[in-house]
Amino acid sequence: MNNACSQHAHPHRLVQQPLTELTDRLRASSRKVTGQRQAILDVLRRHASPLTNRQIHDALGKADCDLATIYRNMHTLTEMGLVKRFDFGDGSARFELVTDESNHHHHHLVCNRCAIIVEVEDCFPPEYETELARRHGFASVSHRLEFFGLCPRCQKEPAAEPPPSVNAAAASTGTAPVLPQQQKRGRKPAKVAP
Amino acid sequence: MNNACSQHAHPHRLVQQPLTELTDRLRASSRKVTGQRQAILDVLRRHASPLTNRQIHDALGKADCDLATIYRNMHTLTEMGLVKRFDFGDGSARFELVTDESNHHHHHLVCNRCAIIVEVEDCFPPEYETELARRHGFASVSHRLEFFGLCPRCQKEPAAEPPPSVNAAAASTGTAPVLPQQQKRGRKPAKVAP
DNA sequence: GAAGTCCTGCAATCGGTTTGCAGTCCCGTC
DNA sequence: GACGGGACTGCAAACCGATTGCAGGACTTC
Repeated sequence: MNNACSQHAHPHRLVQQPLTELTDRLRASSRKVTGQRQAILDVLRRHASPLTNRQIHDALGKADCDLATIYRNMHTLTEMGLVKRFDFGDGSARFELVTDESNHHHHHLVCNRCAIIVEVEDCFPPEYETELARRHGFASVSHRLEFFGLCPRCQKEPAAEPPPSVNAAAASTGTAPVLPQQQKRGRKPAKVAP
Repeated sequence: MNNACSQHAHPHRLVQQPLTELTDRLRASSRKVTGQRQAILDVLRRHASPLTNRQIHDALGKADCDLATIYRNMHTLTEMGLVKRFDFGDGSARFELVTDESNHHHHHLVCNRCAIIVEVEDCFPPEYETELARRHGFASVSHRLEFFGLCPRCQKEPAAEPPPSVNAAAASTGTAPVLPQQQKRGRKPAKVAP
């Protein structure tokens, strides 16, 4: 989904937080500043929209860092609050660097075809959530909200072969669209008789 | 996650659509009304809040229907519009029967600990989505919105050992909470030396 | 520079989901 | 009521994202 998307101009604002500040925050938590961690943070710093673990892995050049290490680090960084986790319902978690500018509450508008991601500032008023919590007796209420649609570029293109997509399809919580599934899974071609 | 939740009174309204109507809709689409399909629809009809494939499988008594068949059927039923798919971000899809009453736009409020699910009627005004689409040039914009929090019962219980949970945690899209992960995965206990 | 701790790479493994294949069942037709 | 074709099912093998035990390696602190 990254390739199709990389053609577009990036609507997300660029995140340019000094790497040293990030590593300082690591050290302050008695975490070690390893090469892999710096590389991961650097990738996130250069990409303003959320990336999957695999995308980070690819961006690193595959040889530089084991996928398991990325998974572990994203977990750690999320816990530390350096990174924010998002879920577009396609089965892969996505991560975005938390910076001074990006630390505010925001959501995403995702193209169902090319998976381009636009950051969305607006949200319903917080009183609504408070009222919801009160009405049902719930505490610590938060929400997940993402928008899905067809971006301007994809609207112009023929609806033929569907390009790699974020496949918000699989998600379809609330009123999300239900689109075809991603890559093939399951068994290999055939079973050879003895 | 189901057991912990089953103790609670069910806040979802009961869905009591005649099974014949559902099977008629199947036949109308030149689909066959198999025993398995009827059983699945019956389970969904008796449970008003969204169920995972595994929960449906368990509710059927395991012997009655293969898990793969349930997956296939949920796909078919979703495509046919008999069933609606939801995603609470814990890695399992959930399905709810689409009935005359439940066909309206709605969302869910999910307890992060016991996974009880409360149906939420309200949503932001549709003009907001239209305006969002216009502003970014997107078409066919829809959204996924789910709320997470701590239900009244769980607020009273000691915060000790976390019971089986929907783990909305793993989700944390937008501003959702980031909680501990679910069951253990990965390698088995140990590797025996030769 | 040494020691302790944290981290990484590797590979196994898990849960959720999909699918090829062959046998079975449903349903329209005669 | 029997028949036949197509839809469906069960089984088992994968696939995918994600997690983790283990042993060796890299950071930090002293």
